[in-house]
Amino acid sequence: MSADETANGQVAAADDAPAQRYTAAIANTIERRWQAYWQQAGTFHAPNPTGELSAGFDRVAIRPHVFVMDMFPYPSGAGLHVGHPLGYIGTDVYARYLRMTGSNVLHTMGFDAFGLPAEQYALQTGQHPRTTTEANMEVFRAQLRALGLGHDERRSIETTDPAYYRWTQWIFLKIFNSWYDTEADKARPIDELIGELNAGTRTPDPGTNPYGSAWSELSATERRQVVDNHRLAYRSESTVNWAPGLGTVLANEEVTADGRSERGNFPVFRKPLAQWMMRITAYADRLVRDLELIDWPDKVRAMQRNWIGRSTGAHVRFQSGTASIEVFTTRPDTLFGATYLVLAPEHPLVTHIAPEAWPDDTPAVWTGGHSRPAEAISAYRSEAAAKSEIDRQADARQKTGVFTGAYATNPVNDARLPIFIADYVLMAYGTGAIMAVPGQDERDWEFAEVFDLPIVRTVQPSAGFEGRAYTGEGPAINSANASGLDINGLNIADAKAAVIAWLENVEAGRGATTYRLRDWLFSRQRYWGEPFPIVYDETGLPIALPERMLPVELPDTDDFTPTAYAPEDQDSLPEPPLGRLHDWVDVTLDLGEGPRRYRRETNTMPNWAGSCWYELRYIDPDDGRELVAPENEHYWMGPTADRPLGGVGLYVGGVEHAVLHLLYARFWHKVLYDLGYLTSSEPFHRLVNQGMLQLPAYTNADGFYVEAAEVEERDGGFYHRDEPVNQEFGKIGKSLKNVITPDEFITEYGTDTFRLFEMFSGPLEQSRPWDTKAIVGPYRLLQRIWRVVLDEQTGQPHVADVDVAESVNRALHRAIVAVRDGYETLRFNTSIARITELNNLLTQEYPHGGVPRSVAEALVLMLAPLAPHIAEEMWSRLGHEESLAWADFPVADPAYLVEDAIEVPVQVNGKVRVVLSLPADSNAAEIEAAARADERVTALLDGGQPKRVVVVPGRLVNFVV
RNA sequence: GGGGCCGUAGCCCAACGGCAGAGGCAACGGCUUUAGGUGCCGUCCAGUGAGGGUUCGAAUCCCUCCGGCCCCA
Repeated sequence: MSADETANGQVAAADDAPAQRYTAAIANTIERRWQAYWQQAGTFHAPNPTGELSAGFDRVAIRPHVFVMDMFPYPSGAGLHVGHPLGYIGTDVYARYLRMTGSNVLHTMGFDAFGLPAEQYALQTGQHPRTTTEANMEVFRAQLRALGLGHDERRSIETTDPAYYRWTQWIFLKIFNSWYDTEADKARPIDELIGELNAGTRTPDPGTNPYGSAWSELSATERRQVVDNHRLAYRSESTVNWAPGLGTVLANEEVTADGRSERGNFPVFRKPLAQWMMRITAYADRLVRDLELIDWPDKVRAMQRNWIGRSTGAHVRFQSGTASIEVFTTRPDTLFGATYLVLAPEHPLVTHIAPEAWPDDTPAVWTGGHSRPAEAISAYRSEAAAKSEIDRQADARQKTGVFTGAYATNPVNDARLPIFIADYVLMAYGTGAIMAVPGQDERDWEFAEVFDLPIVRTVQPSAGFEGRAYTGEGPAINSANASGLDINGLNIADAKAAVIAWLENVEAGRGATTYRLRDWLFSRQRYWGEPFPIVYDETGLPIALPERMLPVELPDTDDFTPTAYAPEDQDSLPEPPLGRLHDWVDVTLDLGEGPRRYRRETNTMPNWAGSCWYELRYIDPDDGRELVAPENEHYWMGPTADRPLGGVGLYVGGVEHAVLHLLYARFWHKVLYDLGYLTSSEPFHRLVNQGMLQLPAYTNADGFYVEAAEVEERDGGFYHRDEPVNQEFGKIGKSLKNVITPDEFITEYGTDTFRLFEMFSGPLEQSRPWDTKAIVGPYRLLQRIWRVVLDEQTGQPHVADVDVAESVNRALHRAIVAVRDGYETLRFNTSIARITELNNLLTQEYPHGGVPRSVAEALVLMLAPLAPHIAEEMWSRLGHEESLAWADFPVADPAYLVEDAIEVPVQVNGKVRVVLSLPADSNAAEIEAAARADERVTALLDGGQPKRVVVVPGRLVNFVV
């Protein structure tokens, strides 16, 4: 390849371009050279205060320090497309800028390589997941390196590396060996619980002791069970999402709203199975509360709040014969308006409460035409089971249901309330039962109309209200009983408190806070994940392996295929692939009682596990003794005045991780904080979501997408093999056939041009259409800067060691202020614009070279974070022997920022009429006097006195007449 | 149905209550060139999605509507 190749890779007519013009060929040459230099010199190594990576810390000890991070990628088989690097380049520009302004910057990158996507890809290609994952990581590493990212590569981690997942397992053990002390409002070691139970200073938490005897009377096995029921990681027989087509169970978060798997789009069935759970609900309150103290987009905080779904209200018990039905309501103040109950069709009490025959006074419309309650219930249940949850909610306008034949008693007024089953109540939500208050709830009103049920208003609607159910604020009415409860006239909040107090007093209910958030389903029946550091003895209860046995390595096998079933086969049961490795599963270990036989846990962890804590390992990747040395964690992540809960200084990634990854990571971080391993209580202080690039995609006359790469533009239209096609812009992906990789741009224009182009089209957070034709703009900019600094014929600097003209210095220092501001606020597009502006000025002032050296060097340094290779090359040719990565970023001299004279617009009634040139330091009186003295202004005022004069010194004058 | 974000020139975007334009793309013209391409110089272009309000003054703050995108149902 020669320098005569143009940016398009076409060979230009010989020798008409200068030998040292900045072309793709030159760019590629210097980029490879500088990338090699950085790696060999360890330019981006960030020293730690202590431990393995502490060499050179004394040189940076007095510097500020900041941790800048990207969401690490799955090394998928497809490699990077142009959308991925947007965030990676953004953090790199920011990190390089901070380094040049005097900070010790931790910036690195790793790989999230366990889990379903990697495994599905391996299955598709018929290879072992380790083989495909490692090959994919090699491709990613090469692509990332080609982007010129200033990573400390010593700190890179892979979640699939036993040296890494040893600590994932270690954290699991810590979580397993902890329980949540609700009084202390933190997690504590389980040994402390056992100690307090043995000492009699504590009794088991509610719901943890199914044996009906005191702790002291329980057998050893029973005690273990009670302790296990407290743990933050626990096994539970509960209803889970079983996807036969994937052969695994899934977390709620991995199931889409229409009841299919997010990965693979297979049907998901709800089924009771024994699984590992993480008690994230214990942290629900803190996860909501601490959102206030971290610097995240409001949108993401709102999404987390909604996901956690904290709601306050009361649990209320309704007696129905011998059965007690518990409902949750957020409106206990409306209890006098409850006129019926509704249970989910699957509610376990339904068959228990239903009588043999319909009561005598049962209206015909309640029976669904069936002669006995059992028939009606059975028919309605099979009808409901045939619908997915989404169908049930979509159909909820058409209220359906059937009477169970049973009645319950309203605790506040002893009213007799019929009990229905209806599919608008979901078993998975709350207690699976509601009290229906048609006067104050739309859905209940509709149901009451269909079944001709009574409606009682218990909140006075506002004047002029003509709707049906009234959900607004107002005084309570019709709400008093003979047993001391009278809330009439109270507002909703006071009425709620009064009802809750009364219910608690008569033991018919209690105030409660509920959450939409459920405990996190943590086990998967797949091969490609972290094994659990757990074995079972003859009791079938789990035993934690001691730390010295970590890591529990994933056994190698060719037989890793999950046992998948027909996607619709809901009677199938999960069978983990590890269960087939009998030599691995059945082991003899000495856990302190001499060698005994144990059976290993055969589930693996979900792919979220490795990404829940990787920021901590970046800090201390080689520490063999600790997860992270406390001194290092405190240095990089500890709380400061700006970051009251600590955490990474900047974390950039896609908004698609707003709930799952970010919630799980916060949860683990808080557990480790509670247990004293961390000084920060939040993992990520500042979060920024990078926008999505939308690339051109093309549809033909039949509406099908055609390969974007094969489309040509001519005669003002777009053609695919002579067929006219329509252009649109859409998310990058296989389905729109518009994938473009960074590699193509790098070959054709060079990395620096590509980096500039990615950063230039708009602010980092903003999604935008991305028209690749516009890349020539940044390409020309680099050519022009190159030409300002170097002679295109010789490649040598043609700057001059001369004094700088006042006007040029003013332009330079104004540019410094604006460029810095753009870098600091992540609005790199504005920094690029100001660099361009300055360079345009220089090409005009010095058309034949001879730019003052000080100005040229400042320009190069300002460009460096965005286009580091070309900047290093120019810096080097300007005679500097050291890399500019740690050079001082230009500082604006205030002397050049003040103007002697300023332009002051004079407005009349808000419209600019005249512009005056005045001394910059004029005060308000002087400005007004100058404006009044101007004859054009006098003419506009026409002799009259203005009603008002607004003078903003340095900005404008406005006469209001 | 609920919540959030965004509408500025043909296109991408600046303007952080004070003169609507920083920068780029495209288009057009000129120079360079046998020509195309590259490179260089220059020109053109909107009153801020619509309506109302607050203000001396609104792209910016508030309300309603329209359009687009995202999240939760």
